[in-house]
Amino acid sequence: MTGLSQTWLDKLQDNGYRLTESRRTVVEAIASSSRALSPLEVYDLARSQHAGLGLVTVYRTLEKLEELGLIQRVHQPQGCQAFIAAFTGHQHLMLCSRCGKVAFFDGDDLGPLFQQIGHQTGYQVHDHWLQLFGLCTACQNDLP
Amino acid sequence: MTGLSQTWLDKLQDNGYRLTESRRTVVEAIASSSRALSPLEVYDLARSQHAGLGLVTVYRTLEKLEELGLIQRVHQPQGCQAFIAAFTGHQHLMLCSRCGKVAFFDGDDLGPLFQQIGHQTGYQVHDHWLQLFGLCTACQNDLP
DNA sequence: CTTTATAATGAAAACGATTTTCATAAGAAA
DNA sequence: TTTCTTATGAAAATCGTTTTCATTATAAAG
Repeated sequence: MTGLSQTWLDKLQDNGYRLTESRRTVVEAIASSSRALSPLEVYDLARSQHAGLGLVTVYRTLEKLEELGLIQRVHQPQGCQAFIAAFTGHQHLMLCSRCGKVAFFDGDDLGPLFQQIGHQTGYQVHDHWLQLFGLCTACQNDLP
Repeated sequence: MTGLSQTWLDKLQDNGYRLTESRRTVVEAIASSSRALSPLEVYDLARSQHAGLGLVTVYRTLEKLEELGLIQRVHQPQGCQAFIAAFTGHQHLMLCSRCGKVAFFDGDDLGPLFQQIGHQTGYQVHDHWLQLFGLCTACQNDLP
């Protein structure tokens, strides 16, 4: 059990949701992953800990975790159904295009730049999506 | 018929695809739109020009246009199934969050910045996704 | 440690979007 | 024209996701 899992479980409880075996295993699966997982991947991983888990419950738990801002949806060329832990503040993702490993970085200094682009196009910018793709250290060295 | 439509039709033909009434209307619908359209929206728009058009053909035509790099998928909070014309070079999208109108801007100067972020995270960056959201000029003035 | 109210569960069914199948129609080359 | 082949649309199949509903489990009260 990671510290992150405990934080999420506490948050769920603070918001009036009950702690169940199913939720614990779903939370643990995502909180301990360094790459984005689809609902089906979460289901498969979590079921190794709790065989009776249903896919429906995975969807319902993901919904609540997203609602509480604990996880975020990751957009990728192959699809946009995968989720990963959402870290604090306005962070951006750097994804490994080989193994999927995610690193976070913040774009504090990007705001003014985007405002300026907005100015040029005549738009009033209020949000931005930025994601980088590349090879992580391990994959640069062709490790498994 | 816009000039853009003609270019796309030529490109389809150059790649061995036949020009049909159905393809012409689908191409025209997307090429003349200033906002991203879902397959169903394309279907509805195009059917006003060619009543017999089938939704299946819309999907198949979108597939070919995307394969030829003439259109691109647009990722939005509500979903990621919408398409819009893909302009030349490495351009980014600026979307109006009220009316959906899209403006393009290029991020020539962003490359070095992203390389640097990659450096910090240990990743070797080879691609990036950037999208801005805001209000277009008309929507800032609350026009319909 | 019960009892109790209510939220959460999983199986099955429903759903909506997308893809496949297939017989027919249309494009383009000869 | 004729002929070959691609493209079409209707229907069926498929996939991911959501809803329904009877049952189970959590957590609060006694």
